[in-house]
Amino acid sequence: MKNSGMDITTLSALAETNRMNIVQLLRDGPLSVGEIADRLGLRQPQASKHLKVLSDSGIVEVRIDANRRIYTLRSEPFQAMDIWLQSFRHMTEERLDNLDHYLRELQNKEKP
Amino acid sequence: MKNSGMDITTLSALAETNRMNIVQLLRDGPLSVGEIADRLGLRQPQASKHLKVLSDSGIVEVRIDANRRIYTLRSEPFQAMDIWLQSFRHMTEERLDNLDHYLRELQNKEKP
DNA sequence: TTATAATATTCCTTGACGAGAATATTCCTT
DNA sequence: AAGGAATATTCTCGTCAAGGAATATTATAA
Repeated sequence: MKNSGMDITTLSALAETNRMNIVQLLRDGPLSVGEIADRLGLRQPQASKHLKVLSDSGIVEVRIDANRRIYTLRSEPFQAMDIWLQSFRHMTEERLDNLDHYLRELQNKEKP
Repeated sequence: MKNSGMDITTLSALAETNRMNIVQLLRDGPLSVGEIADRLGLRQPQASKHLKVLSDSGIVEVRIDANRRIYTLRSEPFQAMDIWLQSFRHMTEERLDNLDHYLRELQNKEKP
């Protein structure tokens, strides 16, 4: 359900409090649905639903262990986010490329 | 509208195609509303609305230049995402901590 | 095989969000 | 001051996602 490169579904999956909490929880290791629901004060159906969203977006993978389903974080989406973020790193260099912006705005003003 | 630390509003602001496109556009430098709308094939009102969302979440800041409003990417949210992502880096080390998981699952099985 | 634990799924209702169209606002220009 | 350009705001409508409650599914254990 995921190739490489940042997908918007990754972001929208994480852009919900409960799912974000689940992800933070799973940082420390795999957990079953029941454990997740317990620790986050969720009802089991809601936990399952959120886990499905996370699973569909490739953030999480499931392993069947008897009655339980053990959910684990996948690393790929986070690596993809990381790579994507690299294209924004130059911003930290606080405008050493001011010339570019200056020229750009000149163009805008000359447009009409 | 933003302190430090990853905020979920950052993610939900980015989790929309048009806003993501705007952000990608602004990577190359500040732009006015009209420019953004033109290049992305958006109508001006929609562009303004999306820019408001981005602005409210602190992803973007605005500078008034005569009739125009020039929107610029802010670096803080991306730095925050970056820091947040660091807590997931250990995943890349593909399970050298398997012992931890093993013990954890043992505990789960002994629970009932 | 039946009862039970763990999890998934469905149905329903409600609230949020995005697009479209129209209008309001602000500022420049003449 | 008036007209026009650039941008923001409002309203409505349709869609979609989330929570709640009930139920279905699957697998274990007795």
